[in-house]
Amino acid sequence: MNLHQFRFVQEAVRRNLNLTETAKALHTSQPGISRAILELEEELGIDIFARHGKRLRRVTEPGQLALRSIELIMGEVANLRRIGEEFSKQDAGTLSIATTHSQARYFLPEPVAQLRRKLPKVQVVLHQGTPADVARMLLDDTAEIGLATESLTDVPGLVSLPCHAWQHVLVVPARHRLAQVERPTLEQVAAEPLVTYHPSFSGRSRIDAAFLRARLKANIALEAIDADVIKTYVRLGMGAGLVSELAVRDDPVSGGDLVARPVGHLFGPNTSRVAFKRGAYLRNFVFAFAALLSERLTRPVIERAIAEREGQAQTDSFDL
Amino acid sequence: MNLHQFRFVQEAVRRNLNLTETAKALHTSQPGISRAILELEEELGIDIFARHGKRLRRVTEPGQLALRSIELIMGEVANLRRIGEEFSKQDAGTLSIATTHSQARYFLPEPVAQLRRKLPKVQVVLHQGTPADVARMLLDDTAEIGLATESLTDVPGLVSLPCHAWQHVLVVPARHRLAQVERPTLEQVAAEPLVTYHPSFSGRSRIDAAFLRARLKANIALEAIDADVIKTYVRLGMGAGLVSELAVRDDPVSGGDLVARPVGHLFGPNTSRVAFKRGAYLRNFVFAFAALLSERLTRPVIERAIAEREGQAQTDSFDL
DNA sequence: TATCCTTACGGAATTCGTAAGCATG
DNA sequence: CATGCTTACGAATTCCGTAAGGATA
Repeated sequence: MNLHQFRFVQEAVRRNLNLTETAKALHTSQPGISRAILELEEELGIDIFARHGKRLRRVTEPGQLALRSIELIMGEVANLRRIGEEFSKQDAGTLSIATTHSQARYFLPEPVAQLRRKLPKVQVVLHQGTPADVARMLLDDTAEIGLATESLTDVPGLVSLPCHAWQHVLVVPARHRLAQVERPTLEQVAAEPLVTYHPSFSGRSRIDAAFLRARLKANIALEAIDADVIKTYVRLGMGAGLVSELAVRDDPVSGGDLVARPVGHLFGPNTSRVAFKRGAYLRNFVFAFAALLSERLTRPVIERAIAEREGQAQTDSFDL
Repeated sequence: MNLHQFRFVQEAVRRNLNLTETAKALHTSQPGISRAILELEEELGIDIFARHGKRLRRVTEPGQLALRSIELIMGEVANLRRIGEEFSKQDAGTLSIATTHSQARYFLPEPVAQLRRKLPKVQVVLHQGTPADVARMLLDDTAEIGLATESLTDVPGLVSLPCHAWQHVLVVPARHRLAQVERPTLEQVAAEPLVTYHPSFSGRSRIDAAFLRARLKANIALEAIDADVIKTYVRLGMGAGLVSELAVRDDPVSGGDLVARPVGHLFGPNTSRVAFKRGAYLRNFVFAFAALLSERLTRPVIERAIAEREGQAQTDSFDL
């Protein structure tokens, strides 16, 4: 029994039981993977994978259980590595952040810059993706802190904590008829062709929910994953944009051609959340970074959340 | 990084940082241990052990943290092995029980026999020792279920559940003056030279506490770890014996030479507890055995207890 | 037939034990 | 000087990649 075998099994499951792919992903030979897994199964006395002839079909029942243990072990090995880093390089190392475009582009620049100023030896790597990608990257230890608006809650194996609140803004060209309206109604917005986020991003679900509640049908002209793209199409006159207020913070008018109107009263407040893998060991600078994201994210708050078992308890005890 | 290194570090700590002993215990060469640990420290970039010249002195601060991870990993590896056993040999395997003499001699024979009748392919191994030994054997995966009267509560890393209640009995020769007394008082008992358990065994602490409370000084003539020895000396006239009622269940008189009197009213009720390692994976037959120890020890009760985090919650929700 | 897992085999790297070296108490 | 950790070295083993075999879809 050894750690290689564990890694192979784990990766094989992630790659949908395709050992050829697994071998490529781990930069080794396919027979090596095959042999290692076979040997592990031999030693444990169980089939982890059910085979159909020479193909892997599915994970067996004992395999499921074994996998849980393997995941726990490999997670702890990752912790061990981080413990090593933490103590060997004092306040140095690599901070891997998994996040969405919106956060990376509009929210993270400042805290990241602050972190670099405070701890210059920390290297920051941003991994962009969908909220689902963010969750996955946390779970497989690609990243050690995640940030997104939606759906990080309720991912088993993760803990999430509220980070900051924001609302949507309506963005229209300066000469647009809604540019004069201080506080647009949902009907007025519904009347326009809309340019906004993809369904899995940045509070899009809130938008859909609001229209549904009011029994209005939104006319979505275009969906994009980032506000820069959305603003570009709004400038072209494709419709009214709905983006996060963060995306217009610095250039609400950007040359005077666009006008932004807060519409939190229509779609409600949104909350960005930071997430960690449950049971993870976090290095000093991770706590330092979290504190820069929100003053509420103090070390004890995070430690308590991470140490909790599945059911999250008083995690959200503070509101934003 | 590999599992051997983890095992070596763990064992080295258990053997008080003596690598020579560690090597012997693990049936390998001492330089092998030394090298493996050095390599692990090298890879992690930390010193796990603080050295004084060429001797290991103590565990460093990062070493403490690393050790926690290592313990978790090795515990889960043990679980993995058990998962293998569980599924490969249906209802077969080895059940290792850690317990004290009293339990092994007077309480366990019946449930063990029942288990063997029910699941003949399960092999039972009894590991006897002090309650502290029992705790240790559970923690280092020598045994997977523990049974003792005292001190299994409050061992970090273990969960314990009440198993059965019992009281002490006073044992005297048939011609002894107390043989006629149906319900002896504490004063009467204190007047006799006493033969009873060693301080760490079978409710001895309750005995001491009762005398202390009554400001009586007990005259302990002899201490032993098991009731058989105690009864032997009582027969020789060395004094009155105080043993568990279990020890006189079958032969209260054993040839008519000894008389037993319940003295629960003097020393209070005692509770034997079963214990498991927190987070352990238990095979089917372990649950089956637990159910034979007490009908209250059902699978869901045990599973809930084992899954709990440190602070035990409703563990003791039932009384005996 | 294309994909994909297992088996076979051989060279290379690793492992591990014995022996020697050296520091502590 | 006795104990105990580290370094040196060499034999044996294990590891791992390429090539071939066989099964599925």
